[in-house]
Amino acid sequence: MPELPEVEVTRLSFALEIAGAKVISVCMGKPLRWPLGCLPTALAGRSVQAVRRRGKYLLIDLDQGLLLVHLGMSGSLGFASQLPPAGAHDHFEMLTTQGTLRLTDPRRFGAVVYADSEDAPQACKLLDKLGMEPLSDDFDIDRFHVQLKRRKAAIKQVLLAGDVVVGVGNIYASEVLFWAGVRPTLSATRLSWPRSVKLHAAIRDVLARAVAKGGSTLRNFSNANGDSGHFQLETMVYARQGQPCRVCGTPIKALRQGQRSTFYCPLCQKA
DNA sequence: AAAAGCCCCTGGATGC
DNA sequence: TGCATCCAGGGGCTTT
Repeated sequence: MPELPEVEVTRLSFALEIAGAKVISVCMGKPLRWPLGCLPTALAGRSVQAVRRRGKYLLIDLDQGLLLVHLGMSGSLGFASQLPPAGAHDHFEMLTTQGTLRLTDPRRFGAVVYADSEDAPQACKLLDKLGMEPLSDDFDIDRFHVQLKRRKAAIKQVLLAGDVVVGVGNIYASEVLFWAGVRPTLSATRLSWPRSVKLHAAIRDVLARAVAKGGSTLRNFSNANGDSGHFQLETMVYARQGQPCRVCGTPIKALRQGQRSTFYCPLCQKA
């Protein structure tokens, strides 16, 4: 579930509440994607300073070191002074003086990794090759266009790869390409300057609107307060194959690219 | 260097 | 009801 908007919505839903909290204890459930990288007891006594986001990673800054949290495909966080008893899918829990932070992740593609600093190898390994942040000033149109020109793969795959621009996952890739009027199979290198400009704008616009709507809840995404998102109600193409395009009425088509499903309107996205 | 496949894991939906 | 198959928001690793 979690693409950039869901991760950002999650961040916003507990960042202020956890700031200043002191860690009491940490416990881990079943193994996640990677080991924590330190003894859970080593974190006790540290204080949480801020929660930031880089791509689909949440960075929880401690007074010493930081935790990198990734929600994978099925993860969600909860933060409250009183959480329900831990279930079979709760694999990380951090008790603090201001509440308990819990990662629930049935598929366990998610991760919680400790690093001494953002420059430490554990962090670099995850963050170094990430592309531009689409909602920040860092997202430069010229650079975006130049980087697309260097890629021959289909534009949708390039967006998903995350090394040009981060945060666009499978739902938003289809949505963004719809708004830009670009066919998902088009080789990235063939995007003209005006179309790159349009795509750049569509990425910012769609992601920002999705954040404003609390993200998309397809199965069970919720923010750290348990609220669902609503952006799934206004998708133009995602999971709408066979249904009429909301703009021109043409039936939406589906195809597979790199074992992921893609949706587009054959008329609105002519090439 | 870039692209394509495979794989991690669990659960829900669908089909026989 | 039971079982097999396919699919799902991600992304790292290995192979071409």
